[in-house]
Amino acid sequence: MTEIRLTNSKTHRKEVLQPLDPANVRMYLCGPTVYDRAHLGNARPVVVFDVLYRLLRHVYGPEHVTYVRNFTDVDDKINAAALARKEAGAAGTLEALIRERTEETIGWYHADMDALGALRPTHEPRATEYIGQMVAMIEGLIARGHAYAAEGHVLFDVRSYPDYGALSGRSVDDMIAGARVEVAPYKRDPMDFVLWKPSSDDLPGWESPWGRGRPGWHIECSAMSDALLGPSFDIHAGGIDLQFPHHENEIAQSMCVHPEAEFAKVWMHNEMLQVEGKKMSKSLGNFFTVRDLLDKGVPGEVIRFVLLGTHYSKPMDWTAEKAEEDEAQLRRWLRAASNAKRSAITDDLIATIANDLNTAGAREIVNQQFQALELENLRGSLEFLGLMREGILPEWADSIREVYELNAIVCQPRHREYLPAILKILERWKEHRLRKEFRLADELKAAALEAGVELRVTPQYAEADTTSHRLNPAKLEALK
RNA sequence: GGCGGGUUGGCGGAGAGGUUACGCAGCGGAUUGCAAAUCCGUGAAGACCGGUUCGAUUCCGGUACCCGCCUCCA
Repeated sequence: MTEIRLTNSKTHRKEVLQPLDPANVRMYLCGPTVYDRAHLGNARPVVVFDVLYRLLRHVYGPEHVTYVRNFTDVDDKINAAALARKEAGAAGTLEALIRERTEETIGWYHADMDALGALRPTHEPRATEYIGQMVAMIEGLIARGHAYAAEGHVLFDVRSYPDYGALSGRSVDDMIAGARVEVAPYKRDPMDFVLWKPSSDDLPGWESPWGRGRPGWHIECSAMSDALLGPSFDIHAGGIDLQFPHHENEIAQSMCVHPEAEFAKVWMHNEMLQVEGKKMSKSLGNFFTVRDLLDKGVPGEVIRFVLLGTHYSKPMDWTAEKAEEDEAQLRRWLRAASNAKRSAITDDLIATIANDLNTAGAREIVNQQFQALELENLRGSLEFLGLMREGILPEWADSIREVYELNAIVCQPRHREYLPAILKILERWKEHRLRKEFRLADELKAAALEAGVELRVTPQYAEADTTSHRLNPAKLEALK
């Protein structure tokens, strides 16, 4: 059996994965808070850990892996978004608007992540469907002396859990010295965090032993992983920014409710994504969603390919140049692979991925398969990596070739309607060349390239090719 | 201030204690009116300072710089 080695953030070491139960390998990924479209940074853990999911399914069998990724659909930002819509005159109760908003966002999320080739997890629980379990967990924490109620809130008592801070390498005292903690009169310790908080009448709330209220941020992941994976499971993953406080607090909650369990054996964290060398932020103006990229014409497979180009443990930089380069390379691979009748998965590909998800290294293996024209292996690799589905060439990578006497046009199938326009330009270019008006010919060629059409000659034909460039219909029209 | 990550050739980006990463770009050649594509060939690296070692870009320590987290942002 393939040995999978993963870097465990808990121990800072690469460890051999030894599942608690090989017949049911269990992983949990912190999912989105559903108040808005997923941005590109949200996509990195989804794609990276989708590769892990695929690897586990390959090694242990698809029916022996359980993958849980939650939707956090109770949150102040969701409330704020719904409230803003209500104030803007939207009809319906606030509760209905919230439901509408979260439903809509989950739909977007699925569409966007599907486009990136991410498999749907086994379970996608919504926090609002696990309020009962959260309340029960909080009651358990109070009963065991790890939490206390105060002024309608319930707080976790960090001093009651000696290992608090172990995952992120902090001590409670150090963090208080940093002094960037919310001080509230009802807290016993400034680091104590909220498990339950009261809701006013105009906010979503649930009845509880502490009055009408709603859960704190971290408890939902503890409750849902417990309900769906049990008190001990194999892998818990997420972005490095969640390591503290979110994951630290999850550990505290879960370990204190189930002292006999070990919660997650392996913790995995992906490093952050940057855009053109800078942190992605709305204020810098380099903030964009997955949908923005897709709408701009960057294929989902290409986004995925770029994300897999850097090891998950390193900061990764998204640049437009990288996306273009990778699109050209992936197109060549896909076209070659689409000629394969079958797919085969090679051991060296699996071994490379099994080595702490070395997806960048896997790209080299795929490139070797491409160079050696091992088409079945190439197709198998691309399918395994989620870059191709059943050997089918995606439309963006496809091309048709139309021949008109001595002219040939190569373009994507969806650009068929522009064939007459392209042919006109091609003929004009040929005319210039026959008359040896090379300056005019070169000018036209440059302008055509601007419009996304490349002109060239082959031994048989004068050719126009639009497949390596983004066709710009407006500029094309202007050239006619 | 505390904690964590990074630093490889023009750019992107891996593995391995000693043998070519690879891709893109570049350069030379074939080809072309010029190009493009393709094919053949080719130069180029390991932030800095120490240590371990027969030998380190790879292990250890330190320095510098960059980035992130400590503010319910993956």
